[in-house]
Amino acid sequence: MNRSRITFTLNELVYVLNSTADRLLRANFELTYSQFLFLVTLMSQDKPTPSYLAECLGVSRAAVSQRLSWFQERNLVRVSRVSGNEKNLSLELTRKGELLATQSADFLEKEFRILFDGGSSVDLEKLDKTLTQVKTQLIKKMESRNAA
Amino acid sequence: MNRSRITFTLNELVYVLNSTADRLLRANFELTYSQFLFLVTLMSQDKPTPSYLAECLGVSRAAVSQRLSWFQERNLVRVSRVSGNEKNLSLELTRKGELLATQSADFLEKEFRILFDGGSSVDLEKLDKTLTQVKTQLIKKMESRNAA
DNA sequence: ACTAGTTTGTCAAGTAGTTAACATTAGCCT
DNA sequence: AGGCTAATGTTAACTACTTGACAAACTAGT
Repeated sequence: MNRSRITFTLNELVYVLNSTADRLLRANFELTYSQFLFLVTLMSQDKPTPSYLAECLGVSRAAVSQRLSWFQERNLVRVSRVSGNEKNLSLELTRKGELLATQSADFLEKEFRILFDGGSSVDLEKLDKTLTQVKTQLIKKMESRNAA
Repeated sequence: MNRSRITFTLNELVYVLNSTADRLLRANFELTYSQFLFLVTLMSQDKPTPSYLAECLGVSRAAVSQRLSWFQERNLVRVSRVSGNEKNLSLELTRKGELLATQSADFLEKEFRILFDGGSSVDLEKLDKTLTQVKTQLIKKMESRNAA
């Protein structure tokens, strides 16, 4: 019972958070949450390629490949080849894409601060640490089980 | 930054949990995690209808309608009409479906206990309470904002 | 009793992901 | 240099959802 309860609670909480973000982004930036993640993930990378972006987003290379044209058409992402490297595509945000990513991230940050902070009796900093701890612990356990 | 970190952490943790469950269920019961959820959710209900099941699973009625035949073909779920009620379908697990749901749930419970418990320095009971608190607080906040 | 509105289940069309297979390119190694 | 191996990006076919429209069946109000 213990296990089920906490995994269900986690799923429910994530659902609330993500769908709230999605609603806010659609209403204010005509962007879905997953499009938002695509942009901010791209922005946070140094010399991004589709393959690495896929890994960071936790999706397949095929998924990134299929979505790229959407961002190109809207002039949010520029796809190019670096001379001397015929294998990798090079991705970068356009100025417009960068602006959209920055503004929407700031907006979302602000909105969530309002939702989270007011009269919050929960230490979010600490909660984050605890969750990270649980995650790494799980992963370590799984590895040691698989090795055996 | 605060907001982003914790929502990302939550998403990552949920991903680890759900994909672990999926892997275990596929390997041992030839069941995906979402098929598992379908069965256990159905089992936990009193007089289930497709519409109510959809609500509990957090998906559309259409999604449930489309998936039902899969469970019927494998003799896991029985779909019928209760006389005097032409509107609602009545769902119930077959004996085979009930067995599968029970056994896979027990199995998953046991596996997760191993992953969670050993040397865990985290009080999961308390963590669950905290998460629930955050969730309800968020929902309440959102309602009061929308009302204004 | 009837009409107006609501709920239910299903279908069609669209979306966003998956895996598998493929050609191409890059790196290695001997 | 040549040849194996691995990685990249794209495509095709599939899956599991979505929304919107719909007919059929219930529920109320008067």
